[in-house]
Amino acid sequence: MRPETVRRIEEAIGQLGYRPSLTARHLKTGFVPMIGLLVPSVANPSHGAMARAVEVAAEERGLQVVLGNSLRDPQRERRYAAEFLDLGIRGIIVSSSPFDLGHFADLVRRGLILVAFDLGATLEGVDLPVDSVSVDNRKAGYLATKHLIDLGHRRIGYVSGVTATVSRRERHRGYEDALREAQIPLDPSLVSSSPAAFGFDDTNAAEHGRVAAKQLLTQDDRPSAIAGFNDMHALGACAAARDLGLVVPRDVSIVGIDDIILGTLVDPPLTTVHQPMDALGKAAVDLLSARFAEESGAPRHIILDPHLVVRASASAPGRRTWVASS
Amino acid sequence: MRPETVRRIEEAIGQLGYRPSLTARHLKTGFVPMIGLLVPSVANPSHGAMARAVEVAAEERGLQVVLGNSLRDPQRERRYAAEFLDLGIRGIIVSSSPFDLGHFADLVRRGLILVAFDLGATLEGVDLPVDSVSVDNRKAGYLATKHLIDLGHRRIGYVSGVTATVSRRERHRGYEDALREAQIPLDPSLVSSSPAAFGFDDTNAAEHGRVAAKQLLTQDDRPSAIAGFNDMHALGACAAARDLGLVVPRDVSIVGIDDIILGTLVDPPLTTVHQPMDALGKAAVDLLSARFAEESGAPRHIILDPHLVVRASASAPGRRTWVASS
DNA sequence: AGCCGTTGGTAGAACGATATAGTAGAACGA
DNA sequence: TCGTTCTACTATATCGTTCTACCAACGGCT
Repeated sequence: MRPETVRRIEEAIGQLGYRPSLTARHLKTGFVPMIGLLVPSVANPSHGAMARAVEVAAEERGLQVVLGNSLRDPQRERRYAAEFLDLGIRGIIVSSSPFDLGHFADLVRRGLILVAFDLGATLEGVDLPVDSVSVDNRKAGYLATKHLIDLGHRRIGYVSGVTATVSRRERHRGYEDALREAQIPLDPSLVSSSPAAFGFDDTNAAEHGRVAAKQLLTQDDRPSAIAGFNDMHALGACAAARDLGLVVPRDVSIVGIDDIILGTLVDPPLTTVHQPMDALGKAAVDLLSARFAEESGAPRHIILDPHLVVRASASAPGRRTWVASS
Repeated sequence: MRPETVRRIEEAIGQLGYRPSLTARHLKTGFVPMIGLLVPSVANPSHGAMARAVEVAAEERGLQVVLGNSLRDPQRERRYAAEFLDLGIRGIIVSSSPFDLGHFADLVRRGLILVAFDLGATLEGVDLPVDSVSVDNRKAGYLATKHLIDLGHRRIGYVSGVTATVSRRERHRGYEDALREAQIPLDPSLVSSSPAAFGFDDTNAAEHGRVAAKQLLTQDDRPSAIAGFNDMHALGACAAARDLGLVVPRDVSIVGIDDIILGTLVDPPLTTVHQPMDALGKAAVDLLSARFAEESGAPRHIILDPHLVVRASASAPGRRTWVASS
């Protein structure tokens, strides 16, 4: 068009206050500029940070983010995904990290595009064509544990929630890798997860860590250090230590994984393994966008590197001077 | 219809895998089962909790929640609201609590329904027809401060961020009310907010509190207690105390407002004023739904009561034994 | 004069639902 | 038998776009 014509049109748009109806546009084109985001619970700070990262990346691409709290319940997850699909939302990011993505199978067949957040490469075997984005969870678990070993710890506990997630398994494997490498025998009594009765709602992840850590710290030969499945669990472990009159890191060293903002605020500041959340969020949205542009292609898995962030919750083990009461 | 016919129809639905296109439905009916949620940043745990509460309430009503992080920037806020409106989303919940809602004016005229979260009754004067939901912020500030006074404190500081929000003003007024009631003179040097250069991104609220509290705690006649604008600020204040070698609550008592989960995890557990977040979220969604049903009616303002939650971050003032270094 | 490309403008079908109207047959009571 | 109501079904317009096709006007070219 001639520049002059463009100007005239824009003038008319301005005068009439015309705004195109996206709804009508969607009906015609089939494309909706929204993506779904399924997290266990945004009330959990680490998922909040994740939601924020995804939103930043989505905004850059002109996509709105529709939020769903799955509470790690496959039924809820499926229902949300189905509703998203009904709304015309074709791409969703799922961060609940379950082993089995089967509950999405028929939706994927109906055109749903899935990007798993935090699922790692372990999806390879599954026959669902699902892209994924993740930090190298095994390495994260390894780095956390290795740090404790390097500080001189030998009895190192591991706390997590109950939920059977890929990331949990991978991080735990990293923990075992590090112990094996240092030729420290694996001791099942040092690995504790919160009781199943606790439920799977991630809103209370820290409470899970607290309960699990308490169990570890009250046994006879208690560990001198604890690696947490994530920062919330580690923070819970710190709370458990306090509950028992133990001082961190003097009596117990604790490391987390994720590097949430909170870790810098608590006392002592939490030593942790950094997860590049912004980059992960961006990668997830990028994968989705790529699928919007062209459907086909083998599943892609983006795995980013974690790195250790040393703060003050872990130090060399002190001499055992007394045993925690209760 | 006859039951038999219903069955036949449902069978056909099942066989064909028919799902009604909500997009098409919207085009015809004009109604979209989604609401917008604008928070400063979900990465901030208190907004995360709020988003979760809203989502729970929305889910009950079959509404999806579309998320926007405003970063307290009116421009961003407006842009999000406009985009929501283009998507057909008519109702949004805004929780940035600015004094001036003017940037939404034309959108409201175009049909946008606004519910202000955390704005209190102070909206009454404004000519925008906006419902609101809020805890009684003045009372919250009062309760926090009153608790410190009851414990015996006389020099009580107040820390907050820079942003000029209604809730900030109200809580600060509550702080002043309590002091006046106890006939303690107001001392401006005891009120500190983070420097404006810090930006308004609530993601770092705790850091704001830390900076502001540090300023308070390093002055000559430092306060024996600090009330935080919210829990994140209070947590930041705790961190500042630690930075200076002060022990909470022995050397400084600290109370927050909000009652976020985190408050129970830190050491010492945070004494705070509870904000009934679930009820607030539900009230906000209820107001929106009511407007969907019938447009008209004077603005309604729902104000819920806060209450004190005593934990361990505040105690009677000890004797001043030493002065913080640096 | 006839042909071409550029530009502006018009017209109609389609997307998938809702809304309204209308038809036809069955069932019912008077 | 007639009129009424219930039920099942059909038909058409509409929401506000996008897409495709087509037409008209204009200048420059052969």
